[in-house]
Amino acid sequence: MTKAPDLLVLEQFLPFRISRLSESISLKFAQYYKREYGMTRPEWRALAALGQLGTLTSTQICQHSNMHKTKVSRAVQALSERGWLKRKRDDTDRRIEYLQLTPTGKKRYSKLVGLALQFQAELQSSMSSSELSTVNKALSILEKLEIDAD
Amino acid sequence: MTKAPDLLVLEQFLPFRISRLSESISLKFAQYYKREYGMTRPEWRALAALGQLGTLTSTQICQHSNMHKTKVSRAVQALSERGWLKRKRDDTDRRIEYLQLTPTGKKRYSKLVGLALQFQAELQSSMSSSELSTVNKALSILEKLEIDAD
DNA sequence: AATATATGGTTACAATTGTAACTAAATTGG
DNA sequence: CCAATTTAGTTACAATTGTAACCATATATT
Repeated sequence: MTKAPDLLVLEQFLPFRISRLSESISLKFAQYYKREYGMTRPEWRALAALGQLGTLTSTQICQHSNMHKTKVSRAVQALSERGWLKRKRDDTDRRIEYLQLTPTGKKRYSKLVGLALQFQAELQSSMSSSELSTVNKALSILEKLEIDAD
Repeated sequence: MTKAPDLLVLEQFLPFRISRLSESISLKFAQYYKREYGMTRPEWRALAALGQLGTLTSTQICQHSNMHKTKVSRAVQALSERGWLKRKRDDTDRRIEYLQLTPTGKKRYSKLVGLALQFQAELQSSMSSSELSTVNKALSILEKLEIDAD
């Protein structure tokens, strides 16, 4: 009569550990752009993707950031209303819309990049360089798992 | 005239990487308990904390799981309505309520622990043992950072 | 002891989110 | 060429969430 293990030590359970970490880190960083610009997280993520990658469609932002398409749709709308991005229809396939930051959007982006790098520097200042390298290695390993929501 | 870096590579930005990972892992695992019991994430987390640690107050669940107190309050209420936990007031300090799983709650917990361990095993099966050790080391490093929402 | 402050927990309300249904355009298959 | 299916993106609606206000009780200050 074998007894199944009936206890889960949360402190050792990967999904728990990651989501607890993610929530505290994201919440902390959100204070930066929220205080500065009253932006939401999806808005910041869309801005960051466009700032880094140039021209993207909403679908591409979804894939890149792992965000639900309605979230992206709303974020893009908000950024567009602020005048931070402009939309441009594809001439051949008129379902597709290319998104691109405006000069104003680029300015905001640069400002926020400053905050982001500052935040990251603060995080890293509490780690030795070998710790940092372990962290980066681990993230790469986990990213390779390619977890899909089916 | 120094030029500030005005680009952020998201793929190298810690908060982005962690939250993208966390969201896909949590979403994937959520399918397990959602399909099985129609539970929400806060409910699963509260159940898991009580199953592992025995008797806890709502505040302790908040601290342990890094969840907002209204989330916990609602999750506890839902679990209580299902008859999975019972509440007991402290005799000395009547603000405090001790929460504990009922026999039914414990049964559900055991079932879910099985699913959790299976899920974790699936995740780990794609990693070598040295990769796994790197991941665990990294999580410990990040957990030591003690990020608080101020 | 009386008032002020703090703590555990709940709740009302507004904002954010996800699901599903939708529009519009493009592609496929007969 | 036309109906059926797929894809990009939006939107209505319901569920989930966070903020702030709130009870009730306990502790601290005078």
